Amino acid sequence: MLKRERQAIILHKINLHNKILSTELCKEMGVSEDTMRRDLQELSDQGKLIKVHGGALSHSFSQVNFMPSTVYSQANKAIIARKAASLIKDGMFVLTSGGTTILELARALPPGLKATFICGSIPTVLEYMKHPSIDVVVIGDKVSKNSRITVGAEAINQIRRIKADLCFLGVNAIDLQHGVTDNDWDVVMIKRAMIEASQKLVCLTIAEKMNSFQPLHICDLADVDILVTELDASHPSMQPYLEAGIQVL
Amino acid sequence: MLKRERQAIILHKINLHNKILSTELCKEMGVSEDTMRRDLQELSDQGKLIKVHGGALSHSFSQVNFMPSTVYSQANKAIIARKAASLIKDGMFVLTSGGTTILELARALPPGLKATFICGSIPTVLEYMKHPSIDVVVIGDKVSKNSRITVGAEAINQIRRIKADLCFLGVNAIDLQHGVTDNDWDVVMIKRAMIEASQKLVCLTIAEKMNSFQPLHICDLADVDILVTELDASHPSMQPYLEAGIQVL
DNA sequence: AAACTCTACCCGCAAAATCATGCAACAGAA
DNA sequence: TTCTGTTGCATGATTTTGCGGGTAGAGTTT
Repeated sequence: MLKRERQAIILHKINLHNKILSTELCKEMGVSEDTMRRDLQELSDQGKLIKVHGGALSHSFSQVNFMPSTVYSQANKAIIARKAASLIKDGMFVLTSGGTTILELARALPPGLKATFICGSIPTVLEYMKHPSIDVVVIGDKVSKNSRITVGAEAINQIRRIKADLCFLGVNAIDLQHGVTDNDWDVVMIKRAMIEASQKLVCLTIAEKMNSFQPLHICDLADVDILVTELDASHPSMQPYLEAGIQVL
Repeated sequence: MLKRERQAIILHKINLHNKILSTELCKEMGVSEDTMRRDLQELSDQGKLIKVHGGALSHSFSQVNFMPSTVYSQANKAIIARKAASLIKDGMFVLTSGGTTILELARALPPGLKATFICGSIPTVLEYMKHPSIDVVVIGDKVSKNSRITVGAEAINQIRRIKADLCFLGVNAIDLQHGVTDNDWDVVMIKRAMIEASQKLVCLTIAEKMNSFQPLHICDLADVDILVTELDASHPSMQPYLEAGIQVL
């Protein structure tokens, strides 16, 4: 295995898990501990990670004081992301919205995946770009500073010209009566266009947001094909959604 | 086996596997290691792949090394950015390319500025978004992992529909004979479209890149309205450009 | 708290692989 | 022919890697 390749893999792992143990790494890559230590030392010198006794930490992990962007309920969102990532197969075209849950999805993509992701969220695009083998397509238009996604007629036009296999939406509110709802007009328009442009709709949300609703309607429950939360499909609160014909992951 | 043929095969393999070992390659193709090294070196110079000790990596793979904290010649780029920022007035529409120099420009914008920035570079858009009062428009299309800007026909179409006041290009090479040149086909097409779509062209470059050229032509020197480097207009090396009718900042 | 153990760390070394360079041979085109 | 571009080889330099020996840290036991 090439040195640079190893270091790239290390960085990918660091970005994914926020920490790594050198012992695990050298087993995994089949090199001596010295080599691994040297790799970590080099990456640390370059400021790409922070070396500690026995392994290394992600830079963002220790800078948590500077970046107040502590994602709410991140552990749950990581679970959701892993489950959702398993739906994506090689060669697929995937439309995704923005939001912290989708951002976790972008981090959880398996390294070998070869798919095309289409997205209007700038932070998410940036995360996709860290992946070694996927293609990224940006939806262009004016950026909404509120939600940090591109919004407007041009964006919707671009989405309309797409026919994707999957659409992943991070949803802010979903309930049996109102379906999927949100509170930002521009974002709702974009999400509706994305649903129209995809064959299957996958909704991602933490369980806390279930059974709540907001003023603007995105789509009915019947339009949702798959629902992904941190809970198991057997959990009682998922029962009504299963009965509504939705696949629960 | 022909040289071109070999290199085409190498590129194909790189795109397929994201990495190759030089030893494997020269066995497979029946050439000496020197020849293989030279091939890889050439492809690396063309930016088609990244050569590392023992083989080569796909550009996307090694790109995991995201956002290098060490920008080459950053101090000079900050000087350039300050000078360039003074050209932008309230209400203007500004097209910008990507690159680290433009990124510095995005950081150097005065806080009160009210203008609209149109851009296809993801890191730069992110930087623009930190500004309190400017509007940001993203040019959408497939993301080139090489340059981290959106490239392609769709992007060029979107640019064509714009008529901006200013166009800021970070240029990689400029000289008296060849004008502005670069080495990435997709990027060149985007930059040409941007120049067409703007009333004034401002080129930003560190002095080190002046009086050099690359294979692909972007525009003639006569098309450049303003040239910004870290040097003063009175510096002797700027003299030829002044004589060519370019305003030097 | 002191002693002990275990792991991880640092340092220098040497072997192997890989690289850069200059040079000569060779083939094809003008 | 003459020129240009390509290839292989020899040489010495550089990089990478694993190993041994000594040291430092962290946790545990006494």
